[in-house]
Amino acid sequence: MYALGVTDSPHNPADYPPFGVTVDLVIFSIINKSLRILLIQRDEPPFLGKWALPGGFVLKDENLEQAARRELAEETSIGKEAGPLEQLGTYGHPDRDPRQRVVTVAYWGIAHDLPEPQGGSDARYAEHVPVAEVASGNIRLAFDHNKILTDAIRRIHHKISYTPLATRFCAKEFTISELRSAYDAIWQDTIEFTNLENIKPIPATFEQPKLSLVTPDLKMKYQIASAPPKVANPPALTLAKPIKGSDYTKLDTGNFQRSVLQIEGFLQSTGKKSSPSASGGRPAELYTAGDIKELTPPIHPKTPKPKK
Amino acid sequence: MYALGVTDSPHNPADYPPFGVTVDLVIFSIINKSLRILLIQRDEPPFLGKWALPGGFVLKDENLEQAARRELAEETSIGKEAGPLEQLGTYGHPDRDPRQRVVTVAYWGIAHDLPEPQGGSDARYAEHVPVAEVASGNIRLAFDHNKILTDAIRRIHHKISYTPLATRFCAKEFTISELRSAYDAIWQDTIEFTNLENIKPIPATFEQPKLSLVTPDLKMKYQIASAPPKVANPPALTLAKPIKGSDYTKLDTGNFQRSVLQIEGFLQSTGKKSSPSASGGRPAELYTAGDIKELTPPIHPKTPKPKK
DNA sequence: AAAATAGTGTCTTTTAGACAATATGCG
DNA sequence: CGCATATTGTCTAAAAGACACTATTTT
Repeated sequence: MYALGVTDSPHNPADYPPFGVTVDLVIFSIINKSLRILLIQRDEPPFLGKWALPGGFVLKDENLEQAARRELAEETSIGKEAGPLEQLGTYGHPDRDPRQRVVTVAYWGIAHDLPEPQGGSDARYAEHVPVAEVASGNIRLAFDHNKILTDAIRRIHHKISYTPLATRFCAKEFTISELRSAYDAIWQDTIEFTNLENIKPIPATFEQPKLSLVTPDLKMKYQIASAPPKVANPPALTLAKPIKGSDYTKLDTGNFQRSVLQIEGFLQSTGKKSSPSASGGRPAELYTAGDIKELTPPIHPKTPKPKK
Repeated sequence: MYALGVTDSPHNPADYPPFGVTVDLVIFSIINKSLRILLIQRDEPPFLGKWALPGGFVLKDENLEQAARRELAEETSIGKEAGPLEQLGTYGHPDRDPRQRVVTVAYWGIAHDLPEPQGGSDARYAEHVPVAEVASGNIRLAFDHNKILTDAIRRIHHKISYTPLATRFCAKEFTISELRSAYDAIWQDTIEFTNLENIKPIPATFEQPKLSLVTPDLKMKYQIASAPPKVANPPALTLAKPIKGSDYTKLDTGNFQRSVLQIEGFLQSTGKKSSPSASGGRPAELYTAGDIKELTPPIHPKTPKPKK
């Protein structure tokens, strides 16, 4: 920028294009054995009334991660319940936001035992939507959020196999079955994403809202398709339909048990036992998550033997 | 931001803090069997005279990745020789740049057969510095680039084990030995980074340059320690010292051969044979990289059996 | 007792790793 | 030939996976 030897050319920020910087969040959870993500319904243009990832602008003296936590709390009333956040990637196509040049830094996290999310200060709706719904094309997200979500799904699919992250879906104390069920739910709902571009991004063009803030058809469609609206503890039904063509087969209980117990530092026994569920069964031992960062060896989904 | 029901509040970019957005690049290569990264020497404040990752500001209508490629070419004259670039992460601490609020998006890539890098338009120096040098604390980078580099090293260490990326260090046609040698070099030089914070970041405070543009001591130190300056094909000596305490043991030739050949789609035979090196030996078959994206099963470094 | 879930044992097949043996070039 | 490197073979130990069996609860 400066010629060699020029010693004192002060940097002038005005020489460089100003960007808006935002954060967006992909918060996973498991409800009714289906993997879900937290979505809000936008109440301002552009994409008014569309589903979107929670997020917003980074403030002047704020860390990126701080901004992510703040926006999450503001828009969904979810605080520490979402565990540690991890960066997913940054999306900065010049046309991704019609209002101004914006790059967004996406974070993802895992939450257990969420409070029923409230609309935030802006009275938006926030819900835990099954990823299967988004995958099936029933729901299209604002901006390039479909792309972000796809990347997040791939990331979690991959990462739970070699890290202890699956424990984050469980309560502080959990049984091995609960952990196995988390693996099954995640792999069941994400295995389709590992290779394909199953989610078509919504065009990133400016789109004028059509109707009222909350489009009732969208809202209704989603509820019918997936989430029971106001039941505190929804019935143990799996409402989300399995993705067509998903040939995931559940993990073997016995082998899983042996696998996780032999990974040193993965699970920590508490000595306590769980009370069996209503349907009976032998009480299971309760564990807490250990302190390792990586699973050696990793845990893999069963690979369906193809051709040959 | 807007009250519920307010339909027409136009977005005003001035309401949000303006950021500078930059890209930084971590370009890996292997020279003399040592893993290296491309560094430049800064010729403007802050951190004038310090080593830094190549990078710079994103322009108004530019993709992030486009910006990365442009900056790489401008500062180091390296173009397509660096293969595909992949995002590493984004760094946006409020104090990371003393000039203005800046977030930087880091990319990384792998290059083979680099041209001897020239100083760019700004007459900076650019060199392929052994990561061992940076790891040992001999070289401290500008801004938070030590942190970025550490993250990149961890990423590549991990990622070559389950992707075919190691082939990118090789020529278009390569022997299995050359590929194995790439794995050995990478793991040899990165295995220390997998768990620890071995690189201390330089404080992110503004630091006034001490002397001339290119501090000769730094330059000299680096050359002595690692890179032969102007030899086109440096002697087959390993000049970079192995990191102390690195207990990496090389891969078994026979087992490696079998492993890579059984991974379907990893290597594609050309039928041709290489001519043996000056030291003799049976000519090896030449392969090209196949088209898979993931290695199943992955290739692992030998895990040193600890305690027990 | 029957059903349901947790946990253990056992057997078979596959894979990983150490290392020996052979192949093919060079001087 | 003797050396160096490539490639294949062999044997052993460990891991993965299928699946049967036992244990402990509820109805």
